[in-house]
Amino acid sequence: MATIDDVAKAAGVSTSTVSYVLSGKRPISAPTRARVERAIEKLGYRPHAGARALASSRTNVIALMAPLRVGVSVPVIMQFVAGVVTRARDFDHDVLLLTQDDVSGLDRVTSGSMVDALVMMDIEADDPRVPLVAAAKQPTVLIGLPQDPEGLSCVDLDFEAAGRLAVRHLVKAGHTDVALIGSPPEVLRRHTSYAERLMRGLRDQAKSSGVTVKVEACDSTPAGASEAVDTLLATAPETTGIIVHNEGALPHVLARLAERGAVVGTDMSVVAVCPTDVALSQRIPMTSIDLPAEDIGKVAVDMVMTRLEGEQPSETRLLAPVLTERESSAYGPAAGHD
Amino acid sequence: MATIDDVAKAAGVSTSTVSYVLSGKRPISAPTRARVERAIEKLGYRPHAGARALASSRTNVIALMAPLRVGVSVPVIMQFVAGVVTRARDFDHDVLLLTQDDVSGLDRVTSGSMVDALVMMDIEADDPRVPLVAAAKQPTVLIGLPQDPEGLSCVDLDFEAAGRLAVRHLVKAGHTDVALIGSPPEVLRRHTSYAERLMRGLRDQAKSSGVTVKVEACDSTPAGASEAVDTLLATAPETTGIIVHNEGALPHVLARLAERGAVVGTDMSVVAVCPTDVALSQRIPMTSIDLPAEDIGKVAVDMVMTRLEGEQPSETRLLAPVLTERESSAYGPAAGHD
DNA sequence: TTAGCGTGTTGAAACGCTTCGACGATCGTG
DNA sequence: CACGATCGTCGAAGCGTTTCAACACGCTAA
Repeated sequence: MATIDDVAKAAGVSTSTVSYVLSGKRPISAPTRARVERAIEKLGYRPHAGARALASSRTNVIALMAPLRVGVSVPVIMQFVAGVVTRARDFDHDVLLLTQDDVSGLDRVTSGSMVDALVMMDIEADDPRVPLVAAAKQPTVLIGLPQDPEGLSCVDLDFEAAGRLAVRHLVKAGHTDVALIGSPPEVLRRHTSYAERLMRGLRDQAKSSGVTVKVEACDSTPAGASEAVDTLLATAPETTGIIVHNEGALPHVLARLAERGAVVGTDMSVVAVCPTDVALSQRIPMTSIDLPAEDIGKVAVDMVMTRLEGEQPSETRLLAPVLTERESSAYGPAAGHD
Repeated sequence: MATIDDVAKAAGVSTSTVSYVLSGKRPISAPTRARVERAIEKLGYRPHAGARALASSRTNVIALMAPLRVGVSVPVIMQFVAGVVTRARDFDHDVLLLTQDDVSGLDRVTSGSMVDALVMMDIEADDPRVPLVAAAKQPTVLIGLPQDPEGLSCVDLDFEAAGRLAVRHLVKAGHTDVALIGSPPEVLRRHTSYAERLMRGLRDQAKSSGVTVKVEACDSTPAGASEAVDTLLATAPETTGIIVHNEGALPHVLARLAERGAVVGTDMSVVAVCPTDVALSQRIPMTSIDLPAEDIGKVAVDMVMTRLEGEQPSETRLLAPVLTERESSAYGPAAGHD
């Protein structure tokens, strides 16, 4: 492999000049720059990442900690990851992938100066990783909200607003008894905050709109979905509007409703909280509040990059939810069917 | 951050001694080792990854190129990735994630000495990346098979054997007219070899077993699945055994069959080729040939690590398919219903 | 007694880059 | 015309490791 010295020699300049051509940190005359660039081209020169990291204490790599296992819906994770990776490339950075459970990995990449910054997904209310990254010298952005975001930067969908929005949509359509089919019990037990935030918004809006709201946890399996539907319709048979916030269960919820003879979009309005592509790949196109996972990933990278240049105060960004009406929701019992 | 010199000073030894304690490449007496280890502990010392890479030309990072976009089924990708990342950790390596379309990324991480080795997923028959990695100095393992695997190491499920196995299973159960509902047309157009290999096995076995086999491409959408089922049953109404190799479409295929009044597991036998968890999360537990994505990822890492120590000849490993009988397949028309 | 060996440790030379301070040349300004 | 800026370039000092050659020491074998 050619080194920077080889390039310098070939171009008839000093090493530092080559470096400055590459980094643009000092002015270089056009002819010199041209000679250097030609030499780089000819030799196929690439700076050695390690040497660069050593000299500059910048690796141009960011760490992304993602839950590669069960729990959160897989397509959502992939979209986050895709967003992070592509946006990182826009900033000339690569992405080192860590698994959620590899807590020691945080220290490894952090203290070992392997990365310039961190993005962590799927933050729980009382996440053990939060104190670790707070102590690290690298800037960090969390996707999701911990209990106490003090001093940390976070980004997420505004689930509370999403909850309100979903209820308002159903209320406006004339529904007076709505329900949530939500996350699996184990997610709730972990106090993953998005579930709780959605519920808070839901209940707030239900209260102020004067409608009832029933909440069912739901395993992401056919059996779990059936059970949730059955329990719901047994204990709250007057329900005509359902919000589903559980992608894995969504198809099975719809299947179960169909089995029970409820026509979604007519007898029963269903609003999903999920990525748009998931909403569109159900048996009928779902009215949904988009979970813009890829965007969130991109915003996370933007935030982390901002913090990489110059000190920025920590901030929390909650993306406004957008509801798109499709065929799964319709006018309810109390509405004028115009 | 403490450096190796700080540690050496604190332990009263030379720098090199600390290095040898860390690497174990030279014998160190027990007392010295203990002193050094205590100093490391006390100072919270971590070697600087860049410095290490520079001096040793080893980064302890491998690159993983994954299709973060559409096409291949998302859960499968995640499982590959999880397998690669966890196994890499067993070898004390981290994983740098590249997207499939970032072809220039190959050169970047390769020539820039960012990684020790490469794993690439979702290889197409005539993949533009293959010549690039063949030229790289880092060992590479491909997940999937290119047209000409000469000199490259590959690992994949033995899809040809899987095709044969699926047909044999159906034939043994008495079916004489079987069909494949396969990958989306665009996957076939890209000549992703697994689709073609499966079909080859299918046809071979059908021929030697004397049964007919009809093949339908299928989009991974509700509409695509319905269309595939309808076309199939219109052009080959005698079909009683279906092999589905398209996870995205699988639930919709089952739904469409149900709509048409075909009872899967009784009127119609269905064998899926997909990860076990997908097979289990359908409306009924599917007889399936497992796609052991996580295992394949692990094997890929094993192979790449073997090549990292000492020159190994290139090799191709095809994992034997395993069929698990569940409730979606049953005895067909020609069988003795015992 | 001495040559030779293995063990444990050291010093110093890389590894390939960035960046600081310095310096000559060119420029505008009073 | 002299002065200080500004511009373009250079040399050299790091950055934090690994690893090689060398050496001191205590043994064993001849």
